[in-house]
Amino acid sequence: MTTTEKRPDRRRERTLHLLSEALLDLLKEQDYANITIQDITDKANVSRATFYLHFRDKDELLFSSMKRIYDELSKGYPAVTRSEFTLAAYDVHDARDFEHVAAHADFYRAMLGAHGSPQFIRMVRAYLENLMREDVLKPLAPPDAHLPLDFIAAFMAGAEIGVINWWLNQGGEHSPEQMAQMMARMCLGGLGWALKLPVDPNDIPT
Amino acid sequence: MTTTEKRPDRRRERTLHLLSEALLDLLKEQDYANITIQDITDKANVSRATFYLHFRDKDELLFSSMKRIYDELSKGYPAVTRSEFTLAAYDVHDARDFEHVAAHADFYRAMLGAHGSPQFIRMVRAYLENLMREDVLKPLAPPDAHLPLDFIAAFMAGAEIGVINWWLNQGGEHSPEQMAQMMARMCLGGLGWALKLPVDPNDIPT
Amino acid sequence: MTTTEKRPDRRRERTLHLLSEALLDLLKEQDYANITIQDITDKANVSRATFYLHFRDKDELLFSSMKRIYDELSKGYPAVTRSEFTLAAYDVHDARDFEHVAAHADFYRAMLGAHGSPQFIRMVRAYLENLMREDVLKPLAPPDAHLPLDFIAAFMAGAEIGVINWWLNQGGEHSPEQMAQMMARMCLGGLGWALKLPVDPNDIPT
Amino acid sequence: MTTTEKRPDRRRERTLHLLSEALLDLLKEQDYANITIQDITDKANVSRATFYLHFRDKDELLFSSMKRIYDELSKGYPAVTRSEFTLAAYDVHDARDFEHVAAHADFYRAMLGAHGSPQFIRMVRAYLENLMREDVLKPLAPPDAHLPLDFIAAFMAGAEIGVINWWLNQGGEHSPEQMAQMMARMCLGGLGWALKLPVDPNDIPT
DNA sequence: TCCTAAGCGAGACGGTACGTCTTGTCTTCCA
DNA sequence: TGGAAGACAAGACGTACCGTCTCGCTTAGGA
Repeated sequence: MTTTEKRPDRRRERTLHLLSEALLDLLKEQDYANITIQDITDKANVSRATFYLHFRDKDELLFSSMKRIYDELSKGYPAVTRSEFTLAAYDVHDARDFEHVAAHADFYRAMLGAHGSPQFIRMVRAYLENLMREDVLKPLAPPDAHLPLDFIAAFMAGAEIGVINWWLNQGGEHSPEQMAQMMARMCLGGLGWALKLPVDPNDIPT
Repeated sequence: MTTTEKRPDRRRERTLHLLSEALLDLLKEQDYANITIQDITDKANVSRATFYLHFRDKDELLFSSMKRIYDELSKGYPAVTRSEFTLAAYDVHDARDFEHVAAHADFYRAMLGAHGSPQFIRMVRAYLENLMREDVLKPLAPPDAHLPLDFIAAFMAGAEIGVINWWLNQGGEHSPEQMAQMMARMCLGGLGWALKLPVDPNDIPT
Repeated sequence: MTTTEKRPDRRRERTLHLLSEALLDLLKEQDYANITIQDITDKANVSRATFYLHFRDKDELLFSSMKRIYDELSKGYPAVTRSEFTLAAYDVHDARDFEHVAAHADFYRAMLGAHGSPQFIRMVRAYLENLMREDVLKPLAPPDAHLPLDFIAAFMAGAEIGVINWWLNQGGEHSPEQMAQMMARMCLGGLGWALKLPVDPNDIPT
Repeated sequence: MTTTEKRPDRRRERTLHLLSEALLDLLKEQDYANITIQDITDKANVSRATFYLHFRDKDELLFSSMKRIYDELSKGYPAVTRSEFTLAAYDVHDARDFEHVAAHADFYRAMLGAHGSPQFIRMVRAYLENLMREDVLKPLAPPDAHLPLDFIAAFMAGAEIGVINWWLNQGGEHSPEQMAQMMARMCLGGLGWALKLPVDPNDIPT
């Protein structure tokens, strides 16, 4: 077993990385829609032709750039069990998401805003729906849930995006943990009912 | 004193109307982002220069086109009172929204999709948030609500958009009424708690 | 009868003229093949897009630029008759061509040289062949000429181009008149024989 | 002292040959100007980098490819003497050129056509002029020729190119021998006069 | 037989020009 | 005066070649 399975071509990796960084950098300063490919390649010190060597368009670079972040983010979500369905558990899970958003606030503000990318919104939505469906709903749901799991996932993903949007365009008075808690409390009732979960009465806060 | 204070100039009105119609027509066929101003003026049998005589850009025409629709939609929402906060009432309100979406399914699919308009999404979001805040939350909320009304509005608006999105890209198995009911059931618990509403125990469906 | 048959659109004419001039100017400085469309539009103070509004490519501009010059040049060739076929007459005709070339020496040197345009050479060749065939050979030739008229035209056009080429890349020791005379003397014999013309014995110089 | 001064490296020779062949092959199908270096290396099954290892550009490959052909062609022209200046002798010489062109008709059509190479035309012209000057004019010309030898060479070379051009773009009704004869008859008079040659009266055909 | 320098394949890269597409502004003329 | 027609500047787009380069593999020919 040799270590030389593939040669990764350092130059290529370097270029991809430079482009990725350039895009993310630019997003801190301006809206996604207004960024030209020339802007990106200028910032990355790369020829425009080189860009097209690796990506079909801006979106493809964006998605490629996001992929690793998301892989890393979603990795490490421990599965939940029905018995664990408590506010406390929910809080922990969701706080991770909000922390991620907070860490890339400029980026998300640019992408979700009025000059952002509908493609990106779609992607985030799909990501969140999938996460919810696979990691939360499927493990928890009884066979005879009150609502279609896809519906619930869409509801939750939408709500989360809505809430993130609000959070980003607001002073930043709330911590990720607070946001997660607020989310959890808004969801708990509906989720519990839809999935026929035995909601701990103590869990309903006063 | 003559009656001719303004002359409305029929030609002008006619042109505006033609452009409006052309855009809405085109949206049934293709994504918003891919529609050019030339497309619109071609369809409207109008010179491109004329377009710029009336609108700064595509978005301005879009918003102008949407305005009347939304005015008509939002008009007629009767206010709600705390005592009325029941699933039944909720269902009725929301069903109107879903019916509206169903009536313009092509349009919404185009606008909210991967090649839609972020501006439009933002507008819809703002519209829904405002509706929720002004017509539902403010009348219902006690002074010491558990959560900020803006947060709740963002949550609800986001969830609704998420759900609409799912609904549009899915066979259409559910009627507007069903959608409204499903929404209501997902929201009821959280909303009741947040606003400290005396949720009728009979209202919690089994 | 009104004067307003068409409106020529002064702007358009002006732009075409600017582009034409720019190209001819640039040809004095550099080879045709090395001139980019950007070079032309820069020199003409015109947007590159405007260029493509009027011409498909560089060649089309070139030909359009040349057309008027050639129209003017070929106009005014009086027809020749068999009885007039003398060196003197030939000299006069051809001297006009050489004068034209001398007047645009830079241009022709650039176009016919190693970095010139094969398309252009072809055009000049076709022009000369046509001129020879229509204005000289057809009027003069008997029905039973010794050689195909097209062959003779090709021979003459080629010889003229060859001679011009030599002339342009040589000190310029010869006047247009001298060139025309030298050409005439090289051609007279063959032409006379091919067309069965009664060559005046006095016309054969010593 | 060994005989191994250089090692020829068969691989190198093979590559050069492949490239040469590829170019000539391609020229049978399309115009020179439209052939890219990638086309050539693809056809030769050679990497593009390898091309640049051996040639600066397309023209260099072309000229290198042509060289052997021309060496072989020009070799074997026996010198002519004044007494030999007859149509018969002329015919023989020139027929060789026309046969060569006929053997490579596709090639010459591509190179001399509207999308050919001006460089190549220049080369052919220079080749023909030189041939004429050195092998025909210098041996034959008296010290007091009526016209400059360079002029005559340019005239003859141009005429030949013109005639070849016509021949290539015409049905191919004439054999190389016929072409040579027609050329000879067009040239004989002028050449004889210019060089003060005693043209055999019997030689003037009827 | 080994070894070593070359030829070579693969392909990333910078660079330049291309021709196309929109956008928004403008001018001219017509109804 | 509103609109039609369309020229124009501006500038991004995606494509096509070019010539250079780096990295390894392979292979011929000298040791």
